[in-house]
Amino acid sequence: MKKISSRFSMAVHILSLLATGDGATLTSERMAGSINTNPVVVRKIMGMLKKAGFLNVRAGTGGAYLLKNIEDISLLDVYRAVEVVEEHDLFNFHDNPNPDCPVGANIESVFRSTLLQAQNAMEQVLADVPLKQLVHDLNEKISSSES
Amino acid sequence: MKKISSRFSMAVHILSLLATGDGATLTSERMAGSINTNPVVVRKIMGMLKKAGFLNVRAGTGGAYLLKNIEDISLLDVYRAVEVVEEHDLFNFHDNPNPDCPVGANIESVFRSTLLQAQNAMEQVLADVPLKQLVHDLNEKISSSES
DNA sequence: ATTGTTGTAACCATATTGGGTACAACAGAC
DNA sequence: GTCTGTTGTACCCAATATGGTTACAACAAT
Repeated sequence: MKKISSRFSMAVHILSLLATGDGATLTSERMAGSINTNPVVVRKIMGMLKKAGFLNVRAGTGGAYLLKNIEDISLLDVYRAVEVVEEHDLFNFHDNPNPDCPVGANIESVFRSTLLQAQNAMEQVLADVPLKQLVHDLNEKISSSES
Repeated sequence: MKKISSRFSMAVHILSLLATGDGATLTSERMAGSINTNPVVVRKIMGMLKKAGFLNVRAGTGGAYLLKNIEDISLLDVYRAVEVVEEHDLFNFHDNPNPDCPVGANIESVFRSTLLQAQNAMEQVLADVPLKQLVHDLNEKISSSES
């Protein structure tokens, strides 16, 4: 099946770069180098993150910087900013089951509540992890792998 | 983004039909009528459910019947039978982040564990709902809407 | 033998994805 | 004011997955 777009992981990657970066200007070019993709892809994703109010991009001169504290951004926030998942639409439900069949007429409402629970459980895990924690773990890993 | 295939909801629909059906033979044609899709789509999905050991289909003569008790089939079982989701691959991770960049080199291992938790939380909800419960709710809804 | 059904293969239109080119708008350096 | 490097978009692309559809051989029961 199709998976959840890697835009999400790329967005987290971008934000992590900004959070761990020294002052050096991080252009879309440089970020693309770390992510291993095209600069335009980075710019597109940054556009979404900008719209969400997480960062700002210096037009013309280049470079991006965070607007919010990384403890105030959860992974769910990033997920939401970057995915075009309508609030309760992780699962596709088949269209127009036959209303003249008892099962067809009622299965959707019965099944949907379970699907919602499943989706919510997933999102709750993301909501519980602030970017700060991920960056912390990342830094730990980085220093341990440097030594 | 892409959603989880409606094959899943169709599969649940099929199994619900078998569970609630009177003895009448349920051909792919009839099921397709309830689901509102093409008989071939139903047959394809039934093929997967058959492979998973949930049901059997009478070749030639037609019709399908359950092989397992509906309390022994969880929604996760159905999900697994019908989706081609590799065990821990709900989320796509961008390929080959740059190993020469500290962030690029380490973000995957750090981020993946969270993604796994999120996916597991979702699947756990599905695992906790046996088909029997869904069919029970369905029957309740049906009789209440009949009155 | 006839009939109705299943299991597959083949094909299609559609949508989404990540990637890529091109270029105008822009801001700073000089 | 000009030059330079960057961003923001608008397009376009190939690859992939989806659900649907046609077609037909295999099959089981009458």
